[in-house]
Formats: sequence, C-alpha cells, structure tokens
Amino acid sequence: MTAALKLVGPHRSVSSLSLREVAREAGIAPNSFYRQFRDMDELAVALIERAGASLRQIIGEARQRATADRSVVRGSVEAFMEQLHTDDRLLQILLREGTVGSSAFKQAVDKQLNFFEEELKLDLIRLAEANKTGLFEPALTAKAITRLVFTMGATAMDLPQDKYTELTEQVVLMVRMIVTGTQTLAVTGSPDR
Amino acid sequence: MTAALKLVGPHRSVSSLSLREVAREAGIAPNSFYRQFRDMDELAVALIERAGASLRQIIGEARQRATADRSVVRGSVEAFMEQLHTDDRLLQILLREGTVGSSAFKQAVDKQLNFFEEELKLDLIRLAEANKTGLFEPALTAKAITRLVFTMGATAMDLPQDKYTELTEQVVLMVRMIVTGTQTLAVTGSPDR
DNA sequence: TGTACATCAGTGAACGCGCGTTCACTGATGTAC
DNA sequence: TGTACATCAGTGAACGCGCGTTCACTGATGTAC
Repeated sequence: MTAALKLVGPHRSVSSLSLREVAREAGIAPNSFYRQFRDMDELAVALIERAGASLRQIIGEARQRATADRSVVRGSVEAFMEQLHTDDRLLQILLREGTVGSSAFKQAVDKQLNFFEEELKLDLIRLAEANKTGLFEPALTAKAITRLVFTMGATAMDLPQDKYTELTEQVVLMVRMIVTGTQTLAVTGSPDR
Repeated sequence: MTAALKLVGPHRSVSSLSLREVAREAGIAPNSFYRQFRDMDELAVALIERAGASLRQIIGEARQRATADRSVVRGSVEAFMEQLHTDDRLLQILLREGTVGSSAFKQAVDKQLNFFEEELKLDLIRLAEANKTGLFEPALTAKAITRLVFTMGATAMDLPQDKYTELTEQVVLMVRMIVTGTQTLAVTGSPDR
C-alpha cells in the first residue's frame, strides 16, 4: 500500500498502476504481490477505505477546532483544503477515483462519501439548532455540500500552490450559499419557480 | 471518433482505450490510426470539444423551452438528465474524464466547463433581473451549480433507469438551494459565521 | 527441552498476449500544364 | 482531352516491451506433542 501511494500523483491514478509497477516499488517480486491481495482492485479498495477513515478523522479534528473560535464552515473547508495541499495522497485518491475504475472501486468510494455525508448531516442539524434556524432537507444539503467540496478539491489538486487560498475562499462562499439557501427554504418552503 | 464512442461506457473511460482497440472497432489497420490523429490523447481532446459543443446546444434548447412554460432550473436540469439517460456518450465523456488523463485532456474538459459556466452566469443575471432579486457573486454561483450538477450527473450514469427521476428531483432541489442562497446573500451580505 | 509439522511471505523462470510504433508500399483521387 | 505528378488514407509485417499469471520451490517463524 505504501508503494502504491508513492506512485500515484496528479497524473497517475490508482487504476492506471500496474501490478508489476507496485511490486517493483515495494521491492518484491511481481508474484509476491498475490500474497497480499487477490488483484489490483483489492488493493485499490483497501486504499480507499483507509482514505475514508483518515478523512473523517481530519474533519473531526477540524470540527473540534472550529466550534471554539471560528465558523464551522470556514474551519472545515480550510482543514480539508490544507490537507489536500500537503499532498495527502490518500485524500487525493478518494477525490479523484470515484468516476473511473471497476464497480467495486466506485462502490468503495461511494461508501466513504456516504459515511461522510451522514456525519455532515448531523453537524448541520446541530448547527441549525444552535442558531435557532430551520433546515430544509438536511440529508440533501449534506450531499450537495459534500459533492461540491469534493469536486472543487479534485480540480484544486492540479493547481499551483498560490491558487489554493483563492480557491478555498471560493469554496467557503459556495458552501455558504448552500447553507443560506437551506435555511431560507426552511422558512419559505420550496418555491416552484 | 465514432468507433471510440462505441467503445466507451460506464466501465470504459476514453483514457483506458488502446489505439489498437479503436482501430479494430473502426475497421482499419492499427497504423492507419496515425493518418487521423497523432495519438490517443489527440483523439480524446477532439471528442471532448465535440462534447462541449453538443452540451451547450442541448442546454440552449432547454433554456428556450423552459422560459415558455416552466421553471428554468427544472427545465434545464431535466434536459440535462434526460440527455444523460439516453446514453449520450459524448456527454458522459465530458462528465467523467475531467479527473483522469493527461493535462491536455483535463484542460480540454475545463475549457468546455468554463464556456458552460459563462453562459449559465448570463442566464442567472437575466433571471435575477426578471424576478427583481439581487445576485451574490454570479460567476461563483454559476460555477457552483455547474460543478455540482456535473458531479451528480457522473454518479447518475452508473444508476439503473428507475433511479433517474428521483435523482433529477434531488439535483433540482440542490440547485434551488444554491439559487435561493445567492439571492438571500445578495440582500443580507456575506455573514461571517 | 527437543522434534515434527504447518503456515506463510517471498522467489526466479517462464508463458502467451496485446500493446504502440516503424517500415516500405499501394492505389485512389485531385491538380497543373 | 491527355499526361505527369502530388496528396493522402490505408496496408501487412515486424519490432521490442511490459504486462498478469502460473509453476514448483525456499526458508523463516510459530505451534503441538
């Protein structure tokens, strides 16, 4: 797994790695690979699950920090973007590989995203109660925020360092739009226009 | 190009196609490929540009229809999802391949997305004027909507037919959240919480 | 404490395969004089 | 109208390469009696 992580990057997706490449990087014979995983797909799924766990931990910490002194939205988005910025390969994999690869692969990514959405949903409910505002469709809101932040993160990975601050700002505003929209809709109800 | 389109699908991305496969499908000798494109990357970029043009046309028509009898948001999202549903390979490529492949590849996708965002931005401004509401950061709003709809579309491609209606409904609501949020923020200004 | 056996990560050699790319060539169509 | 030449999509054969997977084997570590 360490070897595979070393090999992925902005221009190499996990699904493009060959078994022999990974074995070479790991310093073992190609056939020794089979002692650890049935095939590359199994390795990929293992990586994705580890990535999901690591992501939830990062955001968990961010949430703690956030409630203390600054906005939850800003704190979480900043934590997320910073982590990406430090070249966290696990996180990059999670953002990038959801659209390609085998079904097993995509399912694994989707599972991690759903975990994440569930946690975010609870956070949103908690936030709304604290602010005494309503919430329109918390689950859907969580999904919208998650997917949007992840896509924006995926485009960020290719960017040079100096664009990160700007992009983080954009993402914060985007999330605010969604949160504001949800709260407003909770009051007015869903319009039909 | 026709041969390449035939080969892509939910589990085959353009970047995973081999030159020989495409040549085989096209009924020509492998080396004849070089008469048309320098390499597979050039083919891919050509496909993406064609996809972008086709997408803008589809949405253009949807916009026309929409202003007549129903919501612009709903009309456009429905047109988009329907097109996906009819297995429009070009559109699928555009949604899916943005995160993998060469830089040339990603740049091509990004270019098409930017075209699209620009048009959407103008639509949003027009809509806001008609409704006599304000607009907070039109460009950013257009970007958020575009990226969100595209990601949701990408996940939709793998789904069985009967989930499409449900997902379309979800996407419509998500876009409404963003639009409502933008309009509300235009009045209250950006909060710092 | 000693012996027999099981488990298991790792090995080197070999396989057949599909790949991208090159070569010199063909034959149809268009163009200039 | 006829002739010479240019252009260009397409060809078959061949190349060397990296790939995934298999085989029978090794040697260290753990376990049972």
